[in-house]
Amino acid sequence: MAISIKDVAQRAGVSVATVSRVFSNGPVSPELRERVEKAIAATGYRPNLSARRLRSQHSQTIGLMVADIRSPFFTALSRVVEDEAYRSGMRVILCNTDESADRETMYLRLMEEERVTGLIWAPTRGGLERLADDDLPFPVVLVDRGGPVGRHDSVVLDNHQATATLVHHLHTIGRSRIVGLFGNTSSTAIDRHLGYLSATASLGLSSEAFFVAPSAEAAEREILKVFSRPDRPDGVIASSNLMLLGVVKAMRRLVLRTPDDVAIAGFDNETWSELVGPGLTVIEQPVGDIGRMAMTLLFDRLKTPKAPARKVMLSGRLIVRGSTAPVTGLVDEPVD
Amino acid sequence: MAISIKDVAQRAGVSVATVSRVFSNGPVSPELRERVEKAIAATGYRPNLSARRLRSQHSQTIGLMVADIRSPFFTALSRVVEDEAYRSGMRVILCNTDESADRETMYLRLMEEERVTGLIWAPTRGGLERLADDDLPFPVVLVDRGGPVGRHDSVVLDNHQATATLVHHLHTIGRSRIVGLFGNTSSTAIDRHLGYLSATASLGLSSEAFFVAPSAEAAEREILKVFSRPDRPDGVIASSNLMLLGVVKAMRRLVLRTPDDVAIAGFDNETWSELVGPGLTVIEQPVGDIGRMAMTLLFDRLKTPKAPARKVMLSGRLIVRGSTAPVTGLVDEPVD
DNA sequence: AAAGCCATTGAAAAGGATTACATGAAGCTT
DNA sequence: AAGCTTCATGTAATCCTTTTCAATGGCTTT
Repeated sequence: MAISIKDVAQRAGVSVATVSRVFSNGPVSPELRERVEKAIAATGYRPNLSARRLRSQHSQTIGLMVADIRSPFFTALSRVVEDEAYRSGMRVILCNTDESADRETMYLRLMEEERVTGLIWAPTRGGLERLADDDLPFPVVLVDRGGPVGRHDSVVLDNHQATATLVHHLHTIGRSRIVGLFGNTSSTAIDRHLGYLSATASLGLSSEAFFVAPSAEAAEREILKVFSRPDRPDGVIASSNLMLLGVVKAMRRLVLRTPDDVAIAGFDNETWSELVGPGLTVIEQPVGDIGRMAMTLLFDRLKTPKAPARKVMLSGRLIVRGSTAPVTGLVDEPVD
Repeated sequence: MAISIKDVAQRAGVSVATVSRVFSNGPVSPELRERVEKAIAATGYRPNLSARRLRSQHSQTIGLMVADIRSPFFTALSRVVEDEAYRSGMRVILCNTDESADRETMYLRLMEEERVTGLIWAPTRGGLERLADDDLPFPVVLVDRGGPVGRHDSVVLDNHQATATLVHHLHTIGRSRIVGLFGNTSSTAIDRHLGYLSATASLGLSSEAFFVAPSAEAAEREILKVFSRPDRPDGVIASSNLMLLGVVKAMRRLVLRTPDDVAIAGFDNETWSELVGPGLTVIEQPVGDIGRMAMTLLFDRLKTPKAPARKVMLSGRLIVRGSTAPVTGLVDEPVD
């Protein structure tokens, strides 16, 4: 049987309460404290966190539910959240929903059983709807996918603005037939679609949007289909990192040149973004800030459960690279 | 106060023991079982996992310690491990050590406090050494970084073989001055270095190895330095994904063409590997198999604690892409 | 019909910590 | 010097389950 607080107490010649107080920095005389610490070292005692959680009614655990940890944005997010959590002595339970509402339900139940202190969640659209009705016994902070300001705090990119920025940028370099490719599972895609629509409209450009599963393969297939038609687009905006890669692949298959034939741009900056093709133009999300803000919102919420819900929008940063470089030599340059 | 098993028992008119038995599929008459299930549904009762763990002395939790979840190999590994764990009703605690021995120590202590069932660990070299002495109260399976067959099970790529494959491949396309770039924290790098040495030696090639921090930046700096000398190499092997990206960046900075001037190759296949430059030649690790095998070893170990340690080596797959294409037109083609 | 057996069920202990409350000693006030 | 406060410490209750053990009642067996 493992060493318990009792063994330490016995060895140090004190009560278990005193040992406990040593751990929680309670009032203990220096002399006893030292004896206890010696006993801890000698026995190699480790407090049992399950027992501590049970008694103190504090799980010191937060849940993190995302679609897939392998998606670069979520990878980075999880790292930030874990760092912040450990810094405050908390644990993280990570769940991959694979965009499935069933798995979301299953994991929500798990969160309840773990008695998590709070949940940071990038919900599917279905999950978001359910959240409006169901009452969860812990605070929830939505990330990446927010919806309108509801009962829950959220922190998201200003997707509308960011997508509009991309459209304007493509317009600036002379593109007029810009199509948009969006995921079909998240609310993020909806926001980006709206930004795309309003920007193309305000510029008097035609618009055409496609919704597919948020994967490189689906994106590639869709783009191949779109480009098999006459009257090809001269610009593509993809609403996620993986989809952008699918677009690049499709361009290769079609032997189209970037940016000469088609300019492409998308979301999320990665180490390799500058190395793919001529470099990918992307909106960089402040993922560090997003993660830290989510934790801040969560901790604030724990302090003031009744405060009104907050929705924090952070702006992305446009990083221009070769995939949207102005085409030179082929067309007449404007003279200023 | 949350609903406990007592409330359910009271509502169903049974004892708490019976409710507990319903959850564990113990012997309960169909009639009572139904009454209990109704009460559970009515109250929205969720078992308290801390209490369950405390009493049953089963944490149903495994630890996963890696250098950084953002490193693509570890991202993929964590996903596999989590999937496997959840399928067996277990939880995963993820820790990022950032290659720091201090953090490893800290997290090992955490693992003990959590009373983890087992640990899957990609240790630093320092951690590996300590592991040889210290006794941990739970089984450990080493992944990615194994060392010699010691007291612990491990599952690793056949790094020696894999690196030799890369050297032979570069030799096949006519490269003779191949340098190797290796990380300076992991045992993996050592194994790869050895494979590199023995392959170059057996081919009668010169060899030159560099050890740097396992990041894109460090790799880029080192390569810039190496290539500032006269008598440039015509081939580079990088021992990780991130370092390979650093090499590509360096080539861009130096305006060297790949593969014409320098052929480059490395480890780990990602979605974007084929899209960087002319496509990156890499050794693909069977990360799914590695993760599943680690779980299998762990579960086996729990069943038979005394069985001798096993070291499983899996072989990588060479994926040839443009970064090591034979150069045509510049040199005379051999005639067959 | 008595004895033995099996399947259900409940009462109570146990798991390892935290914490409310009681206690006792020391220091302070007046 | 009596009484009051303060501080360190110990005792015991408590958190919520699982699990052991005993009890019950219905059957079968002889």
